[in-house]
Amino acid sequence: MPKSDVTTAGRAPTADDVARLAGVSRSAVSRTFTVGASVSPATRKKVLQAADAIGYRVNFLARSLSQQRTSLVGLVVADMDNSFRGRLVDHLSRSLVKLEYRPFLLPGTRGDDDDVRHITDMMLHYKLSGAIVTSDNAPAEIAERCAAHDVPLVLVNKPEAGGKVANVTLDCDKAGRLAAEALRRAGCRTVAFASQRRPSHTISLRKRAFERACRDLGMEIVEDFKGDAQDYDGGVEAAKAFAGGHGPVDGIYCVNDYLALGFLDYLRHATEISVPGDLKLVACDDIAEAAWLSYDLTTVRQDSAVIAEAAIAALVARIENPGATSPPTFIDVSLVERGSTRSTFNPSPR
Amino acid sequence: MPKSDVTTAGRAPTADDVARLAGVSRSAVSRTFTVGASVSPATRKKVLQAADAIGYRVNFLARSLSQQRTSLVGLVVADMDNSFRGRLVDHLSRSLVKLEYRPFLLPGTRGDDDDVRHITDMMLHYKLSGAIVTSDNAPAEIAERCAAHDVPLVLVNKPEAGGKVANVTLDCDKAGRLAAEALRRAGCRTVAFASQRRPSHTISLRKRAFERACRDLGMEIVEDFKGDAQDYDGGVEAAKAFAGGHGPVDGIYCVNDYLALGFLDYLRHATEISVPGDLKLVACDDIAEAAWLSYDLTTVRQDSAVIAEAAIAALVARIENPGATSPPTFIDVSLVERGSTRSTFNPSPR
DNA sequence: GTGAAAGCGCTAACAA
DNA sequence: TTGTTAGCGCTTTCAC
Repeated sequence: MPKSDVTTAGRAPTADDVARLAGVSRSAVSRTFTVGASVSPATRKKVLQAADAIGYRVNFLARSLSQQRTSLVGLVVADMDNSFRGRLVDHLSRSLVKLEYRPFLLPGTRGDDDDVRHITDMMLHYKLSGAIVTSDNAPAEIAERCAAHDVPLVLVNKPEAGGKVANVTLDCDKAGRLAAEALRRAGCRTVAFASQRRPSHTISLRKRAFERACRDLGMEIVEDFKGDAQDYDGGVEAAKAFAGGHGPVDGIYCVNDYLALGFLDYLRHATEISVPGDLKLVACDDIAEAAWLSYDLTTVRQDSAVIAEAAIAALVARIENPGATSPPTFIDVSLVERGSTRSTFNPSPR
Repeated sequence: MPKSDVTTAGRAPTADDVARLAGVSRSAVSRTFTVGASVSPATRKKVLQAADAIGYRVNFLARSLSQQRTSLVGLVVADMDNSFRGRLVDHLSRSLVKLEYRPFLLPGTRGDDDDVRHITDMMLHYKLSGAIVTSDNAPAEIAERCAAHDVPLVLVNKPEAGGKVANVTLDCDKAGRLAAEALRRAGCRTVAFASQRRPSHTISLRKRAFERACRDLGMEIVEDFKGDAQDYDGGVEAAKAFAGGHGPVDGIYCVNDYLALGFLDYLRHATEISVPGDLKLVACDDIAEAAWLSYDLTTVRQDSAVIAEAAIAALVARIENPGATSPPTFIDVSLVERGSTRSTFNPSPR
């Protein structure tokens, strides 16, 4: 028996097909699939049955064109193999979907001008509703161009750009204070900082907050050991510099976990310096690896789920109220105390 | 001085605005921005100038609607904090962009039926050109539904689905052989396998290949130690089972690096069993952590850049030639020999 | 509540 | 090479 006299051979079924099969008008079909539109239960039922029969799905591209707005949200992201960023993108994309937004990936590649141009061009070509920048080392020009074209933008952990775009960053001050307090509690008197060589606004904020807290607690802060980048290899490099010669440092704050893990590994495998025996160490982020048995790293935790929620809230606010200038959102942090700041009786067990 | 008599107050400039400003027809504008269309240099120049003056960008949504095809490619992905997957998504998205495709994120959440339905619905709603599934534990129904709706699909490292969709998987046989050979070279005679409890086609393929290679090399394979999932915690669990009691095993093949790292850590921190002293260990993937000083893990490397290229090649082939049934692509693997299979004179140094 | 008709921004077939 | 015209699939006034 023929299922219907409406055939959609080849092409995907359209609202027209549904309308014909259901014996109603195109508008009735449209209204059935529009939340809050007024359709009689009878019409609605006919439409839904017909739609189901031929497998109709609203064409969101056409809808966007007609409504003059998309639900596409750009995710500007680089270094996705960084597990912290991976988790953040995971949360962002899932939360966006929950709000009926669609995550549109805008991979940052080299970070140069062409790249920025390409990313912002895509935002305009696809009429994105907004975008979220997830890497602190993304070029600042993105913010300017988005502001110039009225594309709502949120920067995560990249607080330098002015009030033209929204900002979501962790509470640097509290992070620095928690780190300093943890070191102080572990008995430290003379502490240091470890980060990357390339200057970054984020890093200097974190450092300054730490320094302030150290002073308040009566600790002396002596040096900034640096690696090339703020990753594992950078940590190894920073540890080399540390081992190469330093004053009587007994505590260190690493700008992030990856760097801390490299730092820890170098000390353990290439020097006699013991953590926490000779040196207490605290980092920032709390990636999964920090809790691994070999590391057991004390760290200031920033919850990527919370960050994601805040970033999306800020973005939605900007989308719904384009004029408003939003104040920066600060994400609360907490200390996760583990072995690397443990007090110890024999200073160098190994 | 007035820049032009064409105003685009509020709304984004359209081809019509450009046409009016340049004094040509809409088609001329369209052709100027269409590769391979015929426009005279003079017209082209006028159009480009006008477009530049008002900041025109082609509306890709409208173009897609008109051309009846999008350049959107879905990336079905879960567990992005897994650094191997992160790197893969990174490569995929960048390579797609290079080919003028746009990565559209389809986050897999819970993996249930609703999820599958939602993901495949989005493919249809947005008329995606195709999609790539990057997680081996994605539900198989995705493949069926895509096949039913003629959405070109490529599965990465998930070889179970039949010929309806394209497959890109690492060369399991070679991986198993390389692992077995490495263990044999390191002096092993009695070996084991470590994986997760939940059955998976991928895992049984890897295991079977390993078993075959072991037999060929005259090694006995005795057991399969299992954790809950194939991640760090699963490795810890598997190592517990291993330490809890086993025959004279002197070599083990872990289904992936994360599991191996957990396995290694548990042995090191909770037992007297030394790697590589008492037990040689080889894994699969070669994530960044495998090279870290604390692990120095021998592993079978699968290059995510190569996988990404192959997946995209397979997808493009399917997009351009929808009828054809593509044979599975096997990705070559190589052994990265590090400390966990090192021969050692004193079997239990620590 | 319902249908007719106009329009979202673009491309493409056609005629000039 | 150019401009005219007719869609692409949908939403949304506007009468009824």
